[in-house]
Amino acid sequence: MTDTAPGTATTSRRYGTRPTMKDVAARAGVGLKTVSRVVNGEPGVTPDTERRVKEAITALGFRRNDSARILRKGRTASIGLVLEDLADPFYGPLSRAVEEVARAHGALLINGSSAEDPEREQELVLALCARRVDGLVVIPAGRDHRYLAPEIAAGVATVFVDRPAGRIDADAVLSDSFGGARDGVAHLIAHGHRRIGFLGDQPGIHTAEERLRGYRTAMAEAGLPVDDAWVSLGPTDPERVRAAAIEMLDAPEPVTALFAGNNRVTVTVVRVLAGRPRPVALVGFDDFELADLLSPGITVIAQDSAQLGRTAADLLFRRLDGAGGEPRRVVLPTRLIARGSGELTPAP
Amino acid sequence: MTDTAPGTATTSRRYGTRPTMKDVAARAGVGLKTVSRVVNGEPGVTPDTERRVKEAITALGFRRNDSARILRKGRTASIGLVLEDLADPFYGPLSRAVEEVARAHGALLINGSSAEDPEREQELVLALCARRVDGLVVIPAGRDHRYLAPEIAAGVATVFVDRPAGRIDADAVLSDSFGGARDGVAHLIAHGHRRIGFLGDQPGIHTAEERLRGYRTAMAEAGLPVDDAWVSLGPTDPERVRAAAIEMLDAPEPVTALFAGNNRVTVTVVRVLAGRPRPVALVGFDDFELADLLSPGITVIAQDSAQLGRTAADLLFRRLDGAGGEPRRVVLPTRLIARGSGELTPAP
DNA sequence: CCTGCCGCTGACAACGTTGTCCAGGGGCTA
DNA sequence: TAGCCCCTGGACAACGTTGTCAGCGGCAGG
Repeated sequence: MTDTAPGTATTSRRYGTRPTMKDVAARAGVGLKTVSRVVNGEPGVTPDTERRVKEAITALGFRRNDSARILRKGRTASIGLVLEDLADPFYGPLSRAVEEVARAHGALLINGSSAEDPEREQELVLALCARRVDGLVVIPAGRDHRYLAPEIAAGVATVFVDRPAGRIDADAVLSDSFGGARDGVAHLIAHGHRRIGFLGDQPGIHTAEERLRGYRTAMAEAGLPVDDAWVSLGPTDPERVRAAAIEMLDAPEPVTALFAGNNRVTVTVVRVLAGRPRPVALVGFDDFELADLLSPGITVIAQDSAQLGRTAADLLFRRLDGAGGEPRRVVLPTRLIARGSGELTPAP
Repeated sequence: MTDTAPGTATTSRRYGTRPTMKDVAARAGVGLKTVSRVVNGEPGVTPDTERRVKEAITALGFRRNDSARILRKGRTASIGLVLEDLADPFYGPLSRAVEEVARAHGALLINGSSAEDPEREQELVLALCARRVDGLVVIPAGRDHRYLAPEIAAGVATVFVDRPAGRIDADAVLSDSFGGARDGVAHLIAHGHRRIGFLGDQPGIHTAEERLRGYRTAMAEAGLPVDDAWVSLGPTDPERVRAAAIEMLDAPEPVTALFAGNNRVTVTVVRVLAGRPRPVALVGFDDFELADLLSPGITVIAQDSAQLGRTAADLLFRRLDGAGGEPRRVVLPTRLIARGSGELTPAP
């Protein structure tokens, strides 16, 4: 309490009056630029002078002010990462991969969550642009990214991940949602299922729509009809998903298998099924930890989220290094991992 | 390819030649400061002038350069978060909580992973200080944070989370590792176990030592001896943990229960136990998703990592708002969640 | 009608760094 | 010994923004 008595009578800023290069120069008895040279390891400084400067730096506790440096140099050596939810395990490996690549290029990572709110996404992205990040990796929440066009034109390299940009043409790195879902549903069909439910994310989200398309395609390819009651799209909060699943399972002609559109849905469905006597087959999009230890193990369509992040960041830095050309769309394959839950056969 | 022909003959910077307030002022036919006023919503501008300025802003695609703003104002409105691994599910809710608080205070989050490497931690922290973040939330990897003393003295508010700072006195927000471990081990003892193994993180890590101390205390309170072979500390990679667990379980006098020192250890132990015929009791530190759906459900000592992050960030911003006083140490309680694996009784 | 005040606007300096350019001195060569 | 060159060091401007301050014009009151 005592050490923060407000209004000390000095005219100095009450806080953060840090030493500058000027102070270091004065103390070392050299010119400003000489300090700059030492700090940046530039050549052309006598060992003796260098020593004096370094002593002054330690004595004063000097630390270069990167804001000034950035202002002068134009590049911030930082990239922005906008994702949906920092706490979603799907984004953990992705973030880390982006960070690794950024680190390898000497860049820091500024990130934030959009919470699936397009407005918040835009707000965040523009704040990052105001910070003059060199580039952006965005997992889009909104469907219209025209607001980014001037930024991209001004040189902010931008790569979209997991979902493509809306209404602008931009680099994107995606998983093969369509193919993955088709494979998963085909897998269920191959094990004898004819009535298969699809529980997905909100319509309007690209991955949700692609996965639904994969489901419909697999069903059509097998010549199976799709009852409207078997498809449920919407928010992935447990309550809604639980209700939707139960409705399909308790219908007069119940589904015998479920396809879950993403990891959160899968987990909720697992909880629902755990409470029911009759086994129901399940395939989920996205792998998750411990999926193999449940009984039965959960069969999933795995996407490599770290690879997604790495690919996106690599592409970003290639752009920053001057790689030109048309916006690219990279689609990474998915992989079906059979663990038991997808191999259950329908009750006779 | 064609649009990046190098060396265009103009003298302009090849990239990022963004319009400035000066450009906007020229286009709108007003002074520089007037533009600044409009951009920052300051009063004292005629509606008509404001309209002209806003038109010029949209026409030119102007976006304020926050680097210059930061340089001028001294505050960056950003905080740094240094954690061990962005991909560890334990840190997801923590990061998100920190981000939420930061957002509520209008600050951005810059973060990075130390990968448990003290050198990398220091490098990252100092880079953040060079960026002049207003504050730092650090999950320390190293044991000596004296390098931070000048920064803290210079006004960088710093809060340590999960583990305290080493060799400096600083704010810290911790979970009750000692009490949690003692409770967990006592729980096993209460269910009849006498030979209990402890699988922990590296010695030197504060939480690892506190949890071990909790284990020893619980054993001592029950008057039980502790065989050296029952305690294994070290890196938490699955191979080492697996080997250590198997050694304890296959000893001539095998342990009948295990206490796992953190979530990664717990998961590895679950995998080990899944392959063995005889049931072994298990209590793990940290809760994790699906712990309840395994059979048996995994009994855990839960710590609220979101609360940890929220508390730390709140404390940080209180410091930034001028709250003084001695460095504080906040310890949050843990909670034992019984799910079955801790309630198994030893084979007769 | 004159004076004084207020509301709006703009000129200017400063934030801390880096790039450019020039000066001075010492060593080497002719 | 003189001249030249290179090596080291420093003065200065510029990056884009904001805070300070002063000027200008209009309006109200005396």
